[in-house]
Parts: sequence; structure tokens; C-alpha cells
Amino acid sequence: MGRGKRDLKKIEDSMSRQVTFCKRRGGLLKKARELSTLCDATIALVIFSSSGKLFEYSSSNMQMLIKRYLKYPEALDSFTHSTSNINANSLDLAIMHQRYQNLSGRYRQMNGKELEGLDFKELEKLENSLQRGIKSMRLRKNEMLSMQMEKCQQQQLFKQNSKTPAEVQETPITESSSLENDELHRDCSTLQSGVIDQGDDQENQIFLQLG
Amino acid sequence: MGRGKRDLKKIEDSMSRQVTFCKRRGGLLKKARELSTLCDATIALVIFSSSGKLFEYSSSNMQMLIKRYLKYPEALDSFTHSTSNINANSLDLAIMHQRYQNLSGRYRQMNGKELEGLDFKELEKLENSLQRGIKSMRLRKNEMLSMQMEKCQQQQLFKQNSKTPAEVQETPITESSSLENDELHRDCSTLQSGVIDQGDDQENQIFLQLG
DNA sequence: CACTACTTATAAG
DNA sequence: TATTATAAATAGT
Repeated sequence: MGRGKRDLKKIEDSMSRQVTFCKRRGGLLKKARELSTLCDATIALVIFSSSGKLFEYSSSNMQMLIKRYLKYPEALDSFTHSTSNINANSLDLAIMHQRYQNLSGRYRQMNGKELEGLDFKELEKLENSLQRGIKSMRLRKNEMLSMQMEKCQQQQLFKQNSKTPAEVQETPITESSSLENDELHRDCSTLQSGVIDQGDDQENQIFLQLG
Repeated sequence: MGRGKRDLKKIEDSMSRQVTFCKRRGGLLKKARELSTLCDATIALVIFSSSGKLFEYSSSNMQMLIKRYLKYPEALDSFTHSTSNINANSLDLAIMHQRYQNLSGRYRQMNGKELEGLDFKELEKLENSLQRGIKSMRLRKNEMLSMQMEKCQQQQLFKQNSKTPAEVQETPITESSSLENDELHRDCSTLQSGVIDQGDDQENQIFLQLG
């Protein structure tokens, strides 16, 4: 718009940047108001100029709007990693509390609890999530199994060729040797056959035979 | 803009309101991006559609942006009274945060993410949880479907026996009539057959045929 | 801040 | 969804 077209990058000349900021800021705020009015949408818009001045619009109480925003799962992702520099104030705690409640609810739904509040569409979304979860989980399981099998084959090779042990590379003990999962380690030389079955999302059989 | 000018009031026709919302929402988000880029401004924009769907843009991390916003005196006024009876101290907050992190990790694992830290046993535990989740979800889904079918059968009965309408109890409109899940409602008199398929944990087909 | 010539957004089809 | 005539935003002055 205007006599010329602007590159979509930072305006270097600070004078013209300032002017453009004023004009477009006004335009943006106006558009936000219009959208809210015309379409009955709820909108919060916060603008900090590069010099730090605050401009804002909200179609209703900003605080309630922020709280509402914080309830949305979509909004939660970006919050996960921000453990550092927490300024303890009651708002943080309230928000934290709310986020916990919210996440907790979704977690319970993933576990099949409290589904009464979901409509059909939401239920299908949940189904998709669960199915994606299962898929990844199976993938990872097979990954671990095949790693394990490799190790076992090497061990067998080692036994058979015990007279030339130097030829066998000892597999270093890695994270998969962690505590508690010793079914895999009990005697893996009897491990019969393994199938890498990553594609099948329906199949749930254990195809691993242990002595 | 456009073939005609719009009154600056709520668009009454819901169809055209929806269309306008989509277009203007896109426009607003674009303008926000541009302003941020061109003028080095920091911007947060949150939009809830009238049906409650969230759209957002932020030129950087939304949480930090919100916190920054909350630091401004202009913004603080409305917050003063709303943090009721939460005793903010950093210990509470740290604990809350820790609990959230824990839960968050388990939630992500349910979604198939960050499985590297799990050993085989834990992976199988996760699998069981997912499978229980799927089972409950299917159960609930079928519950809703059969409820829906009952309703439809009543409607058909009502149509066929329109001379004795008193015999048919009108099903009251409940939570399942909520916005957006109208596949079930579009024309349920054409609903063909439904199967209550609670036992099969492997089967994932949609067996419901809609006209 | 006011003025346009131009670009962009969008209302209606 | 794509098009287009028109309204609106705005770049440069």
C-alpha cells in the first residue's frame, strides 16, 4: 500500500521506521476492533514498540482473556521449557495451578477417564492422539528389541568362535542395560526370532520368544 | 474494502460472519507479523472465534510476552484483585512447577514423545495405559453413537407416525448438541447401521455410514 | 498532520 | 476455493 512497496524486513532508517510503526499500529488496532465487532470474536492484542512502549487492545477484560488463553492446550506447549527465572508472584502461581489442572484433565482423558465432557469430535481427536501414541511406542519398542537382538547375535557368535575371541567386538553396555528390564538380559542367547514390525498399527502380539 | 461497505456492527448472518471472520483473521495475523518485522515491535495477538477456537500470533515466546505485559503498570490494575486467596510463595510455586513438569513429561510420553528415557518395562506399562485409554474412548464413542441412533430412530418413528405424535417422546437437547460436531446431526435419519463394538481393541474402522 | 498515488484487503459473487 | 470490483491502508511527500 502506498506509493511504493515495502520489503518485508526491518526498516533500517529509524525515522521512517517510527512513522511506519505509528501508522500500522493504528491500522492493526483498528482491524482488531473491527474483527471483534463484526464477527463477535474475543481478541487481545499487545504491542511493544522497539523502545518499549506498550500499546494494547482487548475486546474484554485482558486478565480474563489471558487466563482463558492459558487454558488452551495449544497455548501450553510453549510453556513447558520455561523453568528458569520464575518470579514468584501470585499470578504465576495461579497460572501454574490452572495449567496443572488443565493438563491433569487432559492426562486423565488420555487414560480414558472423565470422557463425559467430550463431544464426538473431541473424542475422535483423543482417539488420534492415542493412536499416534501407540504407534510411536511400538516403534520405540521394536527399536529396542532389534538393538537387543543384535547384541545377542554378537554374543552367540562370540560363544561359537570362542577360540578366536579377538574377532568379536564386544558391544559396550549402554543405556538399555538399565535396571529392571532384565527379561531381555536373562539369557538372550536363546532368543529365537525377532520381527521388525513397525508398520502395523493394529498388531499387538508379542513375537519374541524367550527360553 | 470489497464490493460493498460493511456496517461496523456484528454481522447477523452466521454464514457470512464465518467467512468474514476467516478472511479478516488472516488479514489481522498477517498485519501483526508485518508490523513486528518492519518495525522491530514485539507483538502478541490472541483471537478466540465466537465458537471458542483459538488463533494466536506472537513475535516471540508467548509466556515471556505475557509476563512482560503484566509488568507494565498500565496492565497491572485489573490484576490486583483477581489473585485471591492464593498464598504466593516461591516454594509453592517451585513445587507446583515441579509437579507440572512431571505430569507434562508423562503426558508427552502418552503422546509418543520422549520415549528414549523409558526402559522396556516402562514402555510396556505405557502400552497398557494407552490401550486402556483406547478401550475407554471406544466405549464412550459407542455409547454416544447408540444414544444418537436411538434419537434418530425416534425421529423416524415420529415421521412415519406423524398422525400420532403424542406417542413419541421428544428427546431433550443435551450436551451432545454442542457446536461444531454436526456430523452427527446433519441428517441422522439417513444413518444406516451402527455396531456396538466394544470388545475389539484392534479394530479401528469407522463403521458408521452417513448419507 | 494532510495529501494522494499506489498497494493491499476484502465483500460479494 | 478462486475471482474481481471496490474499499481501505499506507508509503512517500
